[in-house]
Amino acid sequence: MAKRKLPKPTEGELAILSVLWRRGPRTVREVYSEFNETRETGYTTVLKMLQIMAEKGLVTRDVTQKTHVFQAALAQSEAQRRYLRDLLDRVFHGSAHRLVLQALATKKSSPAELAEIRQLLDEMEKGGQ
Amino acid sequence: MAKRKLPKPTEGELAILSVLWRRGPRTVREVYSEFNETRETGYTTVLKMLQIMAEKGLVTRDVTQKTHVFQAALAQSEAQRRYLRDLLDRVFHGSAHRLVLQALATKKSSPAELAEIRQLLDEMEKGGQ
DNA sequence: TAATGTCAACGAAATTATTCGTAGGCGAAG
DNA sequence: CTTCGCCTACGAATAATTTCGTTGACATTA
Repeated sequence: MAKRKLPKPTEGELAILSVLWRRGPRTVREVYSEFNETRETGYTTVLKMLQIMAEKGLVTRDVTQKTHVFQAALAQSEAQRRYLRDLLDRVFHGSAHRLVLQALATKKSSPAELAEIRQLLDEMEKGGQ
Repeated sequence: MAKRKLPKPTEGELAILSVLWRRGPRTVREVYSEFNETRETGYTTVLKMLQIMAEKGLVTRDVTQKTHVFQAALAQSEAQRRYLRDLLDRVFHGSAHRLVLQALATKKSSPAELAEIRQLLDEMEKGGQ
């Protein structure tokens, strides 16, 4: 049973996935509460989105209880890979370097994080050609 | 005359902006040719999009000639800032550090670019705080 | 048992985005 | 002048996405 490629989530779907990534498996109501703090949406709207996402395979649902529990099927890391690639191509014209600079400027990182990045740079300069 | 905030471009609009950013001011036909290499779209579709984008203020048009010339009104750098912010919040859960690692892994940078990044790191560690 | 509350399903409406057919203007070529 | 080609404008069709009203199931409680 090969895992077929999941479709690209729409904006709304991504917002829901974001909740599931942050919080882990959640019921519709739980997602709704979280979601609602940002957007103004009804309960059934969220439910419907989750239903559609389940059809698409973006989430899985546990139906053993009366109250279903949804879980992200698209891994956050996979989404990160895809969206980054996308952003790179579409907005940064392929310049990873520019993107990195922008990212670093956007949000201060901790010294530890900076160190980790520096280390990755070292590895890339050494091994990477 | 304050410059009001430009709306977020749709996917299609972004694709068109991308052409204008890369190539500079262009006529409809020119945008169309470029655009068409990737997507399958008709000439009038591109024209219509440019018209809508002009209404929204995403592009400006020079009408002095019969053949109008369009130009991006949303600067690429501004778009980069916004979309990066967006990606950070929505997919990377605010972790710039993680995003940077992913970006570096996605596409090899030249030694010069790596050096530039390294320099920025230095500045951030020194002055930052 | 009846009233109340929560839930999933479903279908349709509303909204937003994309696509393109058609028409009229204008200039160059014949 | 007529035809042809390229241009913009416009309006409407189509498609994709988001929203939610309503219904019936089930359980809890009065």
